[in-house]
Amino acid sequence: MDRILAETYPDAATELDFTNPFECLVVTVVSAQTTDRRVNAASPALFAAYPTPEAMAAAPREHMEQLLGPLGFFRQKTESLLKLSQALVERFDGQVPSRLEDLVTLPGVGRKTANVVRGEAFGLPGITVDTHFGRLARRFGWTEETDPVKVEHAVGALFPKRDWTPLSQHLIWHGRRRCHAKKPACGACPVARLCPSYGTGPTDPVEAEKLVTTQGPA
DNA sequence: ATCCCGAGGG
DNA sequence: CCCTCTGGAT
Repeated sequence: MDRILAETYPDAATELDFTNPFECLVVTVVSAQTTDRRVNAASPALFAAYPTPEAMAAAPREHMEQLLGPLGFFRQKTESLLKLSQALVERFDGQVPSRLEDLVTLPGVGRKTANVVRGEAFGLPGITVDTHFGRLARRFGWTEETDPVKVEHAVGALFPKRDWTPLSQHLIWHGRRRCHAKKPACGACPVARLCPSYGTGPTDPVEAEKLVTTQGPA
């Protein structure tokens, strides 16, 4: 299953732009309910003004809200980034921690964000159970759990650690491109013959192909 | 209308 | 468990 998805999506990785763990953390926090393209449009100005946790911790709230305005949830995201960078400075010597237990103590950082940072910024194994991963894990019959932590544990038991990060990337890409929540493109799915949920969406190839998105939605 | 790789609070 | 926070794209 994962092998086929890996061949289908050889470039699977986050499409968020960043150059270091701090930037990775920031863009991931800010990307909630927002397309990657919007985040990438806003992040250069953000990092030009506030390149480090020290700088961001001292940022005027007004300016941050202005920079994050187009991303949605801008007040909460501003609050998160302010508190988050303060916490990095005060508790982690200005360095982004790589341990999951540490990452989730940061304001605005939940388990999903923590695992993204581990996988994308540090190259450490992490199962990123976002909305796509959970939906696909259930459609594939790997688990029936809906609680992300339970899904994470169930899937973690099925795959070796070295597969966790790529598996997450493949599932998320597949979820964004074909295996959509509403109308999955079953007729254009590379793992259709292995999928117990085949038929959830249109199986006609022509009809299904219309539903395939080439990059992240929008 | 519905969706975007959520997190925190009640 | 539910609710809220938010704007842009399709």
